[in-house]
Amino acid sequence: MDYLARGSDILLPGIGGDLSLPDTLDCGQAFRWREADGRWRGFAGARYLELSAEGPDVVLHDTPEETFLGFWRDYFDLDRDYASLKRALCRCAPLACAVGHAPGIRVLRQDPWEALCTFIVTQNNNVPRIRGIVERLCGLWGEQTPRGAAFPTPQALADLTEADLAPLRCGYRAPYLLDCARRVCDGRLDLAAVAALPTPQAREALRGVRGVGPKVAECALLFGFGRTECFPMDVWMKRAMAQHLPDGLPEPLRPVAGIAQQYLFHYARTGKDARAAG
DNA sequence: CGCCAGGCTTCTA
DNA sequence: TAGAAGCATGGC
Repeated sequence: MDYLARGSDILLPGIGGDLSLPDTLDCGQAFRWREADGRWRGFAGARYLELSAEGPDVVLHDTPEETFLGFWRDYFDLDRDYASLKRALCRCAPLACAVGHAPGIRVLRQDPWEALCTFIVTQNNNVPRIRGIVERLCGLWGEQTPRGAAFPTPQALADLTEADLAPLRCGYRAPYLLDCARRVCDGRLDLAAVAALPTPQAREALRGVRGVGPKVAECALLFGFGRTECFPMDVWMKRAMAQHLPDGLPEPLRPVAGIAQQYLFHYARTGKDARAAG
């Protein structure tokens, strides 16, 4: 990983081709990033960050080197060789289309608790509304800072009631979020322990939470636990797979299936033949 | 307005 | 064990 400190900023020289801010921060894997005047602002957990692109470089503004190395480096998975990874994906023609559509996507390594809650909210829901719900969740129960609200802790949600969650307007998912928070708080779901489990057992553990089925568990594992072999299949992915990869992914790509999935998901939702198909 | 959305739980046969 | 109904809410 190549970086340099420039004043109070961190510069990632020449990374643009493998880290596009709109591709990565607005492709439906994280819901708390917003762009205004060329600058992306958002939270990961309780950490605030502003980023911008300068030609082929990406700048992390006002970021101590220690914070960069200790947190954002992992969040953006900067030690993964995306150039090489994408070359492997593109040997499969249908994937080459998806990668070509948004080659700057990276799969973020998000916080397990935040990812689990967020993807509980996503079930049978649409991306614009998910954004609103997640934002209200933070505004109502996250720690408030001058820059915005952090993602709520499990403790902040565990003692609430369904009635308390009414202003969140998340519908029938409210009891799911409460069950999740309560399980994490009282130790029935130990996320640190889950992180150490082999994927099949981790999957089973997450599915103990009400409202966490195969799809949500797969998303939590991919986006929150860095399990790149996990492959969430939502309605968009089912369409994309039927159309482009009816025989499934080539076997050698299975360890990074989840990353391939994110290119395909974004392509299915925003690609050219996406709206033509209706 | 009607269909659908990064699905899941529950009911039914 | 498989298949369908019911579910809150709102984007389009």
